[in-house]
Amino acid sequence: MAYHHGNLKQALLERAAEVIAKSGLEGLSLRGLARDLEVSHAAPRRHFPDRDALIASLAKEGFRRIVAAMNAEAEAAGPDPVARYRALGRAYVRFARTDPAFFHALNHPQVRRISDAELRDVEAEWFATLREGAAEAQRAGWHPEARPEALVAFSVAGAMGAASLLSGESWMSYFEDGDVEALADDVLDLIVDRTRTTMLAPPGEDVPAEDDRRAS
Amino acid sequence: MAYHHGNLKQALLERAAEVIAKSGLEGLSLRGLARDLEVSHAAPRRHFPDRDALIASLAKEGFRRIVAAMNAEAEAAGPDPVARYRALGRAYVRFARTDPAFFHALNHPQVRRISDAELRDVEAEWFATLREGAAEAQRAGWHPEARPEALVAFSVAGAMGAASLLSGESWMSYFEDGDVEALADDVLDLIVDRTRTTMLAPPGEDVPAEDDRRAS
DNA sequence: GCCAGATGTTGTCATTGACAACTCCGCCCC
DNA sequence: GGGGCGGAGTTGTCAATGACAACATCTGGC
Repeated sequence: MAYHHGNLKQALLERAAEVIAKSGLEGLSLRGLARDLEVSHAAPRRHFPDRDALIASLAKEGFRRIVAAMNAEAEAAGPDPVARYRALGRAYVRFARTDPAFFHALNHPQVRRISDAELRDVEAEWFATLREGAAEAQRAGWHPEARPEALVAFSVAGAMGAASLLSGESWMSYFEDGDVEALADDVLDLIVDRTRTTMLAPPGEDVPAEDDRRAS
Repeated sequence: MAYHHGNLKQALLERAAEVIAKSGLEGLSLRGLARDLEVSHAAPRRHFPDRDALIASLAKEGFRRIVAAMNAEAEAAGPDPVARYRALGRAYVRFARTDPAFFHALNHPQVRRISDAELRDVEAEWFATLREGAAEAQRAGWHPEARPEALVAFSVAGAMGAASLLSGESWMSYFEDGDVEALADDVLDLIVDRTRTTMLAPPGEDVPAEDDRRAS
């Protein structure tokens, strides 16, 4: 038990997440992790061939959690496609605000450059989730005039932009308003813009009850 | 002239921009630059105390160019505040698409972390430009119902998101559409959304001619 | 012409990622 | 139950890098 750590791989990933939260991706070094976990400097290599592999592993985990959170929030939002679509964005922004450093690490240029098939798969899954949400919202009457591709691009851009802007301190200092939560909600409202649906939802966030769907 | 390079500082900045365009910010090393310019490895230090200082210098230049481009495009857009506002976004996205690597470097976490007073000043100037544009557009009737702060956040998020998404290959591969230019325009249309102005502009992108300004 | 400061150079150090060779440990299989 | 095999960790090393110090060289102003 002195020689074998026992669960080094998991420990590395966990410690890496801590380091990123404190010092960002640039502060992450394999040797630093090894020191923190009191193993030799080359021990991490047994589990990750190089630094990028560790980062990719972390990023995959992150994207999976994001997609899961988005789907869960959409599920909780009920049947209205526009409400579900908005929930996707809300979950994304919430994730970014919960762990800003980790979120920024996921969108770090160095991560975007890693050529890891699995990583790109989960990324694609994230994109597809948003794309689906936008498509269904449109089918439900949201922005009927827009080109679907443009609507997807708008959605992704809005989500990424809002999440980047509203997470972390660097941009938030430009806003006097201390209530980031409310700001995030208002930004999402501007993105989703319920007035742009042909069939207007009832005022407020209310959505027809399940039983009424067939009747409409 | 063998000993003194003559214009090393400028040469470093120019070469650095090239390296970034080819290999990204992570590929930028002081020693690499020194090699490229055939000076000794410590020569750059005479002009930039450390790597961050060089990057900050480059970033300041970049932000200044962005702000200039945005202002120029707004000026060219004529008197209509909403058209001017849209022009700000268009210029920003165009800049990002013209030199993706450089643009991404400007928003690189490592740059956002540099504590350089001047750098933060130009950043603030960029933000203020967009804020002003949004405020004037709102005064002209765009999204009259929205909280100004929320509208600013929406604008910044939209601009950053659209620029990030539409520049570089990494995200564009998700779109079948080959015409990025058109996609960018459509996204900007969704952001600006002229139907959300109380006083609707004439159909199309037309704007009253300069001479008509006093008459209106 | 000379000297002071700006500009470059050489030398060095600590840190890091990557790799190789070696060691230790547990577990499977006979 | 013991041999060996493979996974897990270790030490050692190398090249690249940023940062720094001490030294060399040029250049412009007096």
